[in-house]
Amino acid sequence: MPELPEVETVRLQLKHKVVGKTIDSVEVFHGKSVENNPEIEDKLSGKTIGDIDRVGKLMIFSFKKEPDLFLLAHLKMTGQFFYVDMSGVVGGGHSMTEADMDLPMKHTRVGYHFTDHTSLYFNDMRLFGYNKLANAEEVAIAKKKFGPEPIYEDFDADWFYEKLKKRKTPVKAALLDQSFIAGLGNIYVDEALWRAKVSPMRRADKVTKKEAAALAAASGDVMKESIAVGGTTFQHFKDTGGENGNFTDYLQVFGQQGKKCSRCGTEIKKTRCAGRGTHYCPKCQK
DNA sequence: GAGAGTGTTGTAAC
DNA sequence: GGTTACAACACTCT
Repeated sequence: MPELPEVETVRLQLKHKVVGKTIDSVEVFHGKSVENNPEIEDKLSGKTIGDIDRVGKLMIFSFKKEPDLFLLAHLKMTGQFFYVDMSGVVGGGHSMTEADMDLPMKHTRVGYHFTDHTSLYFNDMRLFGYNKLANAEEVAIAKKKFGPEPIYEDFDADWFYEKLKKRKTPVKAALLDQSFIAGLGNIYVDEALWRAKVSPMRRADKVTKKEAAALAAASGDVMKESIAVGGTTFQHFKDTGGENGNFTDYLQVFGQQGKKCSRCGTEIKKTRCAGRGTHYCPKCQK
């Protein structure tokens, strides 16, 4: 479910809620979510969360006075973090009723209980995501697998263009490759391509320098704008307080098949490209 | 009820 | 190395 803006939304919220808190106990409801590594309970009990970092869609928790201990959390398709205190789920100034949110629930996989009686729950219906322990070396290796992120000012559009020229796949497939550029998933790729007026099916090596610059800018913009409103909710995204993201209202092509392109009025089409459902305007994206 | 589709990514195979 | 197909899993929609 989540792409970079959703992961970033969760990271920022968690940073405010759990940094500085000490883990009292860890409850593993499903071994697969912690890579069948039961020692996570012993390793994390008594540790205080120092910071939460992120590379691409991977979250990295670090701990105070533990320079060689990290917790890597990947949400994959359906992972969610929910923060709870004794009076119920709290987030974004709203309090969820018990009927809305009763944790732990059916798809709760891991629970982190803090010494101040608050808890953080990891939910993951499809079990693709994980929470796993890592040392400093493993974190460094994991970080190396990600390309630069278009949301940063120093993203190099010229480098981006040169790299695209070496790829013969549809440009959409290249943009989804996290080792090339990190952060774009299926939703934002479609949105960025629409903004840059480039067809998802265009061969990457046929993208012009001007278009590459537009794509780089559009990729960064669409994700930054989404972060600003708390991410996109399609089916499975909720923030740490159980709230939906608001970017859904701004989607121009994703899930908009059958509707008219807001730019030229042509009907938005859905097809399959790079093995994924793909939405585009056949008229203004060339 | 059967079958297809779902926001991710690692792996195996060519 | 680049690319593609598929698997991991559980649920919803047709």
